[in-house]
Amino acid sequence: MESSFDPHALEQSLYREWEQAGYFEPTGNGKPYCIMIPPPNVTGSLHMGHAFQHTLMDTLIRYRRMKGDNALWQAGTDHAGISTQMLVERQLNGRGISKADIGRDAFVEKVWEWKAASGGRISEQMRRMGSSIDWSRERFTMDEGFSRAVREAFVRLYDEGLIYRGRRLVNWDPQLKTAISDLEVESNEEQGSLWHFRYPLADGARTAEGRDFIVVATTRPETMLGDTAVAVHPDDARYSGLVGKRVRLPLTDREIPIIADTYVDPAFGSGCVKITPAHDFNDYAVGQRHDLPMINIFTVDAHINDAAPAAYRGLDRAEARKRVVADLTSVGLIEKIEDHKLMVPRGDRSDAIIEPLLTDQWFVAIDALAKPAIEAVQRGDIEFVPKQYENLYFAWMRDIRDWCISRQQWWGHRIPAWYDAEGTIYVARDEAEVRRKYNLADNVALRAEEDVLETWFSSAMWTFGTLGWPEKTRELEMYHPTDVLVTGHDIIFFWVARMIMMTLHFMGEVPFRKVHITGLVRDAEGQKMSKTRGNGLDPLDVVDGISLTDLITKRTEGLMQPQMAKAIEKATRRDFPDGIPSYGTDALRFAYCAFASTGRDVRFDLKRIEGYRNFCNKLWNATKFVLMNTEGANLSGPAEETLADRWIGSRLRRMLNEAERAIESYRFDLLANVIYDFAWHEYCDWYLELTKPLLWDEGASAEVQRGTRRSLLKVLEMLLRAAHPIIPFITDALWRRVAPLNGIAGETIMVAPYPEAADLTNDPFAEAAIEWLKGVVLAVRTIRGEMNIKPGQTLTLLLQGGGNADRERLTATESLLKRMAKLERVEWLADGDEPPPAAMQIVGELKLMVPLAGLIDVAAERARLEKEIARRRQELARIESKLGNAGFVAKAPADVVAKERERAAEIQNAIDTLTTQQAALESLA
RNA sequence: GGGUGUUUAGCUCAGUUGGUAGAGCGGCAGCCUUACAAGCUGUAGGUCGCAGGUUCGACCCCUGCAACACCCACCA
Repeated sequence: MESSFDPHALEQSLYREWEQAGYFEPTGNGKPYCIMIPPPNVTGSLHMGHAFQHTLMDTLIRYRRMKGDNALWQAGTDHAGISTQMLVERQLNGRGISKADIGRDAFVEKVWEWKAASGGRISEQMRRMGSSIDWSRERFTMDEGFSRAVREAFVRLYDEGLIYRGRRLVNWDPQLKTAISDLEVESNEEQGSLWHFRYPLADGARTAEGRDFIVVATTRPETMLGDTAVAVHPDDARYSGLVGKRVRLPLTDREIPIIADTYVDPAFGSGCVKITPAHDFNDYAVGQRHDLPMINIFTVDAHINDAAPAAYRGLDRAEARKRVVADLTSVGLIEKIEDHKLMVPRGDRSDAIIEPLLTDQWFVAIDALAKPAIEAVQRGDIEFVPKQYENLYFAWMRDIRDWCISRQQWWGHRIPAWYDAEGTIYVARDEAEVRRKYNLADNVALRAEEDVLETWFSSAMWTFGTLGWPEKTRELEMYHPTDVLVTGHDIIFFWVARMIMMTLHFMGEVPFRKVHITGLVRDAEGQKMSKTRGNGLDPLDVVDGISLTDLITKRTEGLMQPQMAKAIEKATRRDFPDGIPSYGTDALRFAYCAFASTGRDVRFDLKRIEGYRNFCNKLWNATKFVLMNTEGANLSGPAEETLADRWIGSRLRRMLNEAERAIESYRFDLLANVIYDFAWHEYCDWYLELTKPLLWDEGASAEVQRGTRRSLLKVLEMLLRAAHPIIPFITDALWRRVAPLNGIAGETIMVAPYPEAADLTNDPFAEAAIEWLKGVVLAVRTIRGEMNIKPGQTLTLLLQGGGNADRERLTATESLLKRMAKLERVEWLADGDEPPPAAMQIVGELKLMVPLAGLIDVAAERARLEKEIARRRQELARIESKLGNAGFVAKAPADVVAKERERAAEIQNAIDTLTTQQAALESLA
């Protein structure tokens, strides 16, 4: 066996083997268990967040599979309408082709071509992470089967009156020229101005102060061209005389009314608000209340249209703003201009400023869907882990508004609607069905709807649409509802909530029983990883390693803001001066699990990956040790179990119980910790060391040696199985060597059963005895360490005091103890015996002494004792003050009080002993 | 303007019904001890954000405050 493990040598071949053997497919036996991967965008590549979540899902799936469940882990990709269209469009543009040139059908064909060529990348990356996905069931949201389900859902909702088409003010992206939903708008504070305009009063009206104009303030000067009223608060005495009067709207030849509406805050600005119902959501509501005309002044790409005065037509909104301000200035109608911070809405894909625009769109009437979705979580049919995310969900669901599902795009599920010459809407699965359903003659000309559905409409159907719905398939019956959804909190609204609504509506059951919300993966400084910041890490670069030069190139190429490249390069050189070494998939996966503590984001720290890589190496070497000591040995025949064997079995039993509790409660961090701690600090640090004396002792009985060898193998084999869900590669590679020696047959650990605590014996005696042994060994090591005694130097250990238990334990462990602490002699002094000058440690009631005999520096030992005494005095003082508190003695439970008294006595005893010892040393010096 | 989360060792984080504060990394000292220097041994380091309260007893429960992070929201 190689002296350290090389992940690359084993990972890819193992994965291929697993996949080819069909181990990822459900066995067909056992209780169904199902996880659906949140489908990543087909345009995407695997990022930290995916790798993190997939690791957790894979851990769950592998665990369930080993537990004997009929486990299905299904994956696929999302057609990601806007992103994909943008990507392919950019590629075409790069070749001098515009999508308008080639037309819709040819463009869509190009997207499919792109998908065939490049869409499988992320799936390959998922394989590298070891994800045991049933690839035979991989789905794409534009697949024919899934598309049929999407059309079916749309038609049913329409027929039930839950989808409608209407002219509404929607968030419009003028760059992409499509509507987007509320959620796709990101508002951020930006610096702007507040312009104060004078609007002249018509018909000789005057304000209370006698002025012939009123002042309105706006952050959007250009929209004044579409104003259809000025509003004041009904109780605002300053303007009460003006309500019902009119103003002459500057730059236009229109007069608009002054209206009263409680929407106006009299304390803000002048207390007068210009109302532009076609370009502002609040103004839209005001306009509806007052039956105002709505003048849309923008084209779909946010240029001024023909509804505005001729002078402004054709200008884009920024130019129009300048022109309006300039023109108002020249006629003296600017009161003032102030700096003003405002929230600017931008499209999450295009980053363009979003324009509220009146357009015809398709909507889902959401209330009827939202109510059962809220109730399902309230009832506990779906549980969020951590629980607090339920509040976030409820808050959003309670204020939810009708969902705009149409997009003016080419790539996506085409809305199954048709129009006749009069514009009447017909909805059905296809045109032939439309004619049947609505009794339309063949000669009635029908025009198909151009719009597509927003991507989240289809992904909301992911759990049931991929299992065959609307057919009642066997898979749907077996695996739905799925067991758990693992995802980030960033898509609770986009996806989780909508899945719950759609699934309840169409299936009458929840899509999943649990939602495990993970934190977001951030960089080591806690910053969000992003392309623009250039602080992202590719999980596969952590797996395979990457040179500094390649990492810089990767981070700086194709930047939206190329001027950032220098700063990114500098930071990269600072953070990764030597690039990133290769850590292997298992180390990364183990780290992800260890990072996954509840409800908090993850700071991705390479030092921790390194730690877990070292852990993998530790496992490797432990296995090497076990194999060296068992391969070729005669393992069959009568065997005897030692105390150490019993101890490690009992400890393993405890570990398995804790591991099970951890994974069942989605505490992957605790799972990783108990495995790490057991493997390293119990199995390697102590058990392997405890076996050495026996294995190397020529005089040890064959039965004892055989028992030890079997125990070494048995515990290691079970440990590997316990760890397999987290670190699948190394555990399988090692298991294949270890299992046969255990008499266990099998191709791979993947299909071996998960180890059961119940198969091991709880052994309190062995645990206590070995704990005692550890205490004594540690005490001797402390003396060695602090007295600077050479590690190789053998010592004499004198014992004094203690009880029957101590004597019993010494008898049980003496030979082990001698070997572990490098003792040539252990001698028990009678209570009255005067010990020679010695360094002392106290373990419980027991005095441990290493005679000085020229080895030990008396002054150093005195100083050490002083420290020991001081520490104990401090603790004693605390306990005594507690015991001196009448309230404590009277009110605390009797066992707590008794325990404190016991401890006080023990500490006092230790102090006495140490003080006596110190005095003895004093006299020596 | 509402809401949520976080605040524990130099750093990153655990701390499961209130009863002796833990780990990893890093630091320091010593070790090539026949699995492992990606290692071994020892060791230092914390008034648990601040101020109150409840309690015999608070990292833990309650109130207030502060800082940081995130989410939602129509203030022109």
